[in-house]
Amino acid sequence: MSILDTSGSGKKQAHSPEYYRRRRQQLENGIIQKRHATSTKNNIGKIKRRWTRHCEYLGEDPLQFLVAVQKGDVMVFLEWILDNSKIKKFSSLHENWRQWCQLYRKAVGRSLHAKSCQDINDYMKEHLVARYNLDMSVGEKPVMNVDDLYIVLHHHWTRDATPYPDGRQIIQLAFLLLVSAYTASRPGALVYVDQNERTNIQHFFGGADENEEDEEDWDLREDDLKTLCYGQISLILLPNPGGLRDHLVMEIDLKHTKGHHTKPKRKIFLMSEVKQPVFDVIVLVLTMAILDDAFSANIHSVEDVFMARVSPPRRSVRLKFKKDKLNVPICRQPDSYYSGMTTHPMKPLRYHTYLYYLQRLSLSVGMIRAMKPYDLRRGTGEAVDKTASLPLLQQVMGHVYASTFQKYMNERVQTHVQASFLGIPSEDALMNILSHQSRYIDPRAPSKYDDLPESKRTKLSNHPEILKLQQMRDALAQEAKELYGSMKNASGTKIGELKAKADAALRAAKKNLKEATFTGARNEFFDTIDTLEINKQLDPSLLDMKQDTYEPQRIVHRLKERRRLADLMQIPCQELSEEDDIMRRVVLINALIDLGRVERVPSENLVPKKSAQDTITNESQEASPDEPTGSEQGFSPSPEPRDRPISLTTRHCLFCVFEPNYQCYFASARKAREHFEKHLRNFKRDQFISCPDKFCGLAFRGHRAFKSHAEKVHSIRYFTEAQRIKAGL
DNA sequence: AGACACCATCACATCAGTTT
DNA sequence: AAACTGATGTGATGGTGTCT
Repeated sequence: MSILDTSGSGKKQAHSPEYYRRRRQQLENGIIQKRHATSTKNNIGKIKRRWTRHCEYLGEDPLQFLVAVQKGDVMVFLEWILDNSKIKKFSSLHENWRQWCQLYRKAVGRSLHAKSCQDINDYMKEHLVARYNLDMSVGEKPVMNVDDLYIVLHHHWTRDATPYPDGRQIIQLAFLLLVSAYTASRPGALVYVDQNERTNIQHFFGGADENEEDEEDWDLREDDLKTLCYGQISLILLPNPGGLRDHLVMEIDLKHTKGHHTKPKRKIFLMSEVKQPVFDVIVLVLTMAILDDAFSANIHSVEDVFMARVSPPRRSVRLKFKKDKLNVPICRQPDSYYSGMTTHPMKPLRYHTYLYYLQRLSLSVGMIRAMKPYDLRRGTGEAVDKTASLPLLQQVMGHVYASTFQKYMNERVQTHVQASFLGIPSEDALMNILSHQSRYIDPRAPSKYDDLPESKRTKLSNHPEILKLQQMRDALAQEAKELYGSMKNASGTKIGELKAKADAALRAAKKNLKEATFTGARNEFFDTIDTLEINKQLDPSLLDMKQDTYEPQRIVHRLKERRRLADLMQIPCQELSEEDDIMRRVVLINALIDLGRVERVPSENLVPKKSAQDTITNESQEASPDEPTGSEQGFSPSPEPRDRPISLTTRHCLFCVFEPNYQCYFASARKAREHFEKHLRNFKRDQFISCPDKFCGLAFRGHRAFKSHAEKVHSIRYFTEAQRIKAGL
């Protein structure tokens, strides 16, 4: 920075004495408004809506009523909330009250009188709790420790059969799990929490409005996505003289922590390579960076990375990312941006999607409750608590008061009190097992509805309520057909709407019932399994029989990339020689890169369902499981030069055929057409569309011309005679 | 065989509301 | 200041019956 800069960039300007006098006046009368975070604004907006509804009900003007509010009014409001909501916990009521206070302060400009607050608090605690039977308990606080995380990750890589939109999502999920464990961060620091970032509440009551105008500049800045982006991580090489390659470490700079714009506080975490492949984040980061082509140096493969060395006089070398990648989120959202669901090049992964994957995964692991991102945070906190000093723990957790951490503690007392009293060594190992999630894990528990036995599932389809709703819907559909010819014509009419409503009701009822049977079965499993096991062992008639030990069902992934990784991730982490270690890493990362390039992960669940005779054909299946039977029909998008334009069946997509790794073959020509037209939607009416077949090398103006080319040259006949005539082909 | 309308289901997305 | 939950909605996909 030069000296000149200091004068140039500052926005200081001279004001007249008049200005300061006016300003003083303003400040005297106004109130200092807190700059709330977006999520707080949203919260205040919600309470405002409630207040308005309440006032409407009473026939009062919301703002005037708020300004002139008496403590009795607030009490009545709180009661009204309880009458008109599903609140069960005291904490929720309390939160409503706190948020109402924020609203009051914002609109009226001062806080409610302390005495009134006290009274209202008492009223809630003494009265409302009893009357509405509010739950005062605090929920349990599950904690994930290393062993738990290991089980989850191991399952994720080797045994998980849940579908993902593309390969990258699999990598991202593992990355997120590891980073949350290694940084104890809240999920909001890593993924995009929609509601925390976007606010659609324009104004609050009263004079606070004019204060809001300066917000645009920090709310709408596109380049500052509140997610973990490449700019926040740095990969650094540190010299390792005498070794075959240098040390590779990573720093993660977490910016988006709770309250980060009221008191910004950066936290930088160091991560290094580890021996167990499952626990290595750096491997995953390298993979994603290579996939995104993010290095500004000419690094395009793992081998390139491992070849780079620190040479004197440098003491470290940073593997910098390209400028335009710095604001690209590392974990991104699947989206139908191009065709089918694939990871979007820019959109950050949404919290909800992350949570969804996490729940699916943890249920299929066999955990008793689906894990939540906070479980990992608590687990890391606990681990840090054991090894580091209190100030450090506070820094890691981002707590202002050390006491906050107590709220995170598991209800199980984390020390062997009995041992201390008796003066004997504490049974740490036992304690450890007891207080963590893995103790409950049972992979045999049903992980989704389809795992339930047939008998349970058939009950659903002839459940009286479902039948009733079904009849209602069918009757309406019938009526609509008679009146309007078809359902399509009936849409928008009263009957049509009624039918849609009946449809929705049926769907909801079905879903609820499914959910209930599933959780019921799952709970029952975990309730009875202990006793069942013991009884089985004690049963004399079974004693001589060979104890049927649990054989995990072998999972053979259909996707060869997934199969390969399943093997690689399981390689035991013995002491490898340095060369072997490098080799292993290179192989692993390359396998990960291949997985990340897969654009469509086939559903693993379809395989066993196909037929009962699968057992016979199993061997042949295993030999080539990645060739869905008969789907390729001898067609392959060969890279060799052709002597004529490509000719496709009616079930291929002309665009996708040229995409590497994309093997789509549609169930019917109509589906192919729908898909094909989705590509076309990316082009404007008469934009030039160039033919994906390089052989043609032609571009066509407009959809029509392109379609006609596709039909004539590539023999694609997605369109029916009628459609063709209509389109003039 | 294939064109078509209709329907069910999957795999999420969205948003208001509840809890920590 | 967030994290999490639950109800409801939706587009893509695949199946079925009917007509031609």
